[in-house]
Amino acid sequence: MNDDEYNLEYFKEKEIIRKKCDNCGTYYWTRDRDRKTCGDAPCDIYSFIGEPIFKERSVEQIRESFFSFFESHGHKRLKRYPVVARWRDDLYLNIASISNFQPFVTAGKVPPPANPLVISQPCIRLEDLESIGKTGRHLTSFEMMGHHAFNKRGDGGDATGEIYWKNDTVRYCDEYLKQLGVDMDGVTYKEAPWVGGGNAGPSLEVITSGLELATLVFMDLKLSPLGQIDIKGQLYNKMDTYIVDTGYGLERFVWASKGTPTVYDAIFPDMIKELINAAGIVHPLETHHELIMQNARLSGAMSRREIAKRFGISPEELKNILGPIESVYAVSDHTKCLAFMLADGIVPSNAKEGYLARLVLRRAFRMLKSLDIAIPLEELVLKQIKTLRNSFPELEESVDRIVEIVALEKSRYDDTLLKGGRIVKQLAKQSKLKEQKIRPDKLIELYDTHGLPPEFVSEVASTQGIAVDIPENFYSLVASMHGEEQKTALEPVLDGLKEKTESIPATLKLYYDEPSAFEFDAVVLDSFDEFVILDKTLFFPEGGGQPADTGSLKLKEENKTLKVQDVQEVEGVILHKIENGGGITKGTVASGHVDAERRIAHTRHHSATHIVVCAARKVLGSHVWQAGAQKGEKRARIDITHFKRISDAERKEIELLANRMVMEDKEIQARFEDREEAEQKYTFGIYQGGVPPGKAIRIVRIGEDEDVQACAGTHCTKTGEVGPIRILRTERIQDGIVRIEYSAGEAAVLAVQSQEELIKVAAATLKVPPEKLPHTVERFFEEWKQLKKENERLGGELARQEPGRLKELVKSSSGVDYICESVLPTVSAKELRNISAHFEGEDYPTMLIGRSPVDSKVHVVATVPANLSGVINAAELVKPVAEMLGGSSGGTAMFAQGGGDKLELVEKACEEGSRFIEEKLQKKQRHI
RNA sequence: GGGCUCGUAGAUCAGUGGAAGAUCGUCGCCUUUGCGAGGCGAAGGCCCUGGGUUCAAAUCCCAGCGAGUCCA
Repeated sequence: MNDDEYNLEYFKEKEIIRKKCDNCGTYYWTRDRDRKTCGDAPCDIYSFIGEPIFKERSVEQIRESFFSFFESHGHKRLKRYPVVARWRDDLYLNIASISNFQPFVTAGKVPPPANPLVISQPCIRLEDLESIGKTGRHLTSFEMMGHHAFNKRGDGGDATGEIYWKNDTVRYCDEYLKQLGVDMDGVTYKEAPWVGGGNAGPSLEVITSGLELATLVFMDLKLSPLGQIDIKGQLYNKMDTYIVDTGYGLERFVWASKGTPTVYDAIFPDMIKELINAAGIVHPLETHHELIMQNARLSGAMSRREIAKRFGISPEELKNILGPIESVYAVSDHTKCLAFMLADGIVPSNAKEGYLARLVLRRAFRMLKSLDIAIPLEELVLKQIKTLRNSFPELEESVDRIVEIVALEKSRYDDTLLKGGRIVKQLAKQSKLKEQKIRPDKLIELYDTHGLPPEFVSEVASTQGIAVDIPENFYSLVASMHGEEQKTALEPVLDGLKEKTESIPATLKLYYDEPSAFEFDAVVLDSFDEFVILDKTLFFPEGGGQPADTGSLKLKEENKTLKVQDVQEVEGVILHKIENGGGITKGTVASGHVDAERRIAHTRHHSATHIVVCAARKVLGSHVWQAGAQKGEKRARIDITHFKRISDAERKEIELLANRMVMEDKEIQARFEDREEAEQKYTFGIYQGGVPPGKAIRIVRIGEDEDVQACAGTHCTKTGEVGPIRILRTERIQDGIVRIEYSAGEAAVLAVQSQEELIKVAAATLKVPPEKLPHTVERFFEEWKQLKKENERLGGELARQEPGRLKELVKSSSGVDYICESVLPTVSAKELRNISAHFEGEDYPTMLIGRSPVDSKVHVVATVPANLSGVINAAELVKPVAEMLGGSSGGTAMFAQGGGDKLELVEKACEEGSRFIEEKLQKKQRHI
């Protein structure tokens, strides 16, 4: 990146000069001519610990001072966005204030809600989860205060659309810091090119006393394969927009104003006090004051090992002193993070953002346990909400749900550990037998498939007297194991069509204005591959889970009818896919005919989807969020976030509420509204089905705004048109997400009828009226079990009698008795074995052959007593017999079985068996 | 979205292609003044469901249902 990017007028004006850090070699700007280092850790230590940079202020005071400073400089104050980035498909959590405006605002496709603006955005970052509590500065949830200006280049690439850019941004920063009372001679501006989320630009890190307080990013580049500017091996190009993206760390300002050893001490003093009391420990600040203060100053600059060395103690000792308080810090942090996550509607799960919530929950459970604190986690989360409620009153709305979710997660985690404990004990026993340790690969397996952290395995194993070596790099080993999985991102076919459709004007969408029309006339604008593009159309393209319309296009002049198979939309242009190719002359007049039945079914199911989601939210709670949907002609389904399975009672309630909404015949209004206004008026809840691009978005409202969603699908005009709604089934497709399948309209009637049919057929078979079905089926099942047992008992009886008959048929050869017979009349393999079992005590060999009663198979079982081992091998005896019968066999020298399917050869097989036995016996006699 | 693991007696689990088991719990008898405990014995299984392979499947393969877990 060009050095010139940082050569600001403002720096010149204030005599701020550029220097190179003696330690790390990066360039920075400073007022202090004698300065040697850039000011950032590890080049400088945290000198503000114990010596605050400015007058003590609370979180609320800093936030308000920031807001009012920028308001007085023409910025509009914005409310926070949710911490779940529902409007993004590339992020689960909101990681920065600029995330709120990506991708559409930053790309210039949607105007910003205000310009310039100021916001304090709660963010969540879990990348450094392991460091939380240890480094003293990492937080999972923090507020990023930012002022943003969205600048647009004029047509000539000039600055006509500029709000402000680098100079004013740095000036604001300087003035704000000065106003707080920061010594400006100690402030450095470090040059640090910024890259992230497909964008890049020069950036300045604002640092004082070793602490980075803010980052001023000048975002003016976007990732592009043919770009001119190379940053870290990636190519970038200038954007049409250039954006001031600043991030001021609210918690860091508070920390700097208090000079406490850690940021946690600065922002969670009450929580820390409560946890320390509950754990029955003392804050090491009281017992090891100097060590704690020094450690805090140095922790940004050196490793723990080095710090321990400096104090002349072992790393273990340092760990013992710091360990408990670090857990206290982490719990303080995690509870706040959870308060935001859960209040903003994340449902813990084993996938997606829900998994991230579970990760934090389980870490918190673990640490509470290690501290021996009995306070339920949900109470601590509620405590956080109480301290946050002045700034974020909305957090209080969902406390009931939060309590339920956290308690439920706790019991699930306990179950996992209980089960895990048993697995580890079992494993430890086995390892003990083999005199082995539990190997690292086994540890990884336990973590990966059973969620057992290595510390837990070690703890349990040690109770069994088994040592466990935990590799230092355990989690990176786990990560590297998963690293091998490769994602093959499939390029959507439609992307290739973008170039071809670019020059074509957007198709006029008739289906919104004329929802009940199915015939139209249009002109062919273009046709290539298998596609036809018209100037206007009634054909609805696939989108939002609603399948494309089908139908036909009639070309009047050529007297030809084309079948429309599929309809897709590419950036406003609608492509009709035609059976057997396109190649239609431009300008041809065509009359379209949409398959009305199919469309009406889709429309009903689409409106039904909104109704069902609305009903589900009423029954299950406000956290219910649509996680996917698919509509069809016969049925539709939605996946929603919920932390439990839907019970039968809940399913019935949802069905009832949905049908009530139908019967009340509410109006369904659909119209395009301004995006910003819609977001403000209806909240982000409108993005259940995804986030559409563009300034104007289509809003679908049911009744008195009972349900409001951004939706591009076709809808009925009144809920009554949807017809009956029938929930067919509910299914838990993964933890935290349940699927509801339902039919609407005629399809619902048909579904009910076919369900009725099932019952009728079943009832008819049993010759009982349908209402007796449950009772009768249960009776039949019981009887069937009894009969099965009876049958087995009788089989045993036979097995007791048949041997008596067989013993009459004993033959003798070379002075040894043997039996080789077929069993009467038919017998199952199991019964044959039972009969055979009666000869186990005898001192002569047997071979029994039986016809199976069910299939046309023959079974053979042979036994050989111990006194003849070495003479006759049962397995060898059965083998030729089974082969003769067209099958094969197996078994041990004393007991073998086999079979085949040549029923007619049973007698011959008996002879073959006898011959084999006699031969062996004769051979034995010769040896004697 | 992807990976891995698991579904066997009321509970917890063994059983990797040839005869469904263990432990706890339940019930009965014995021992004991009684309780606890012990001894002897018994009941209790659609081996998750449906296909397939095989002479033979709890076991192997495929699909489904249910549960757990890790990662993006």
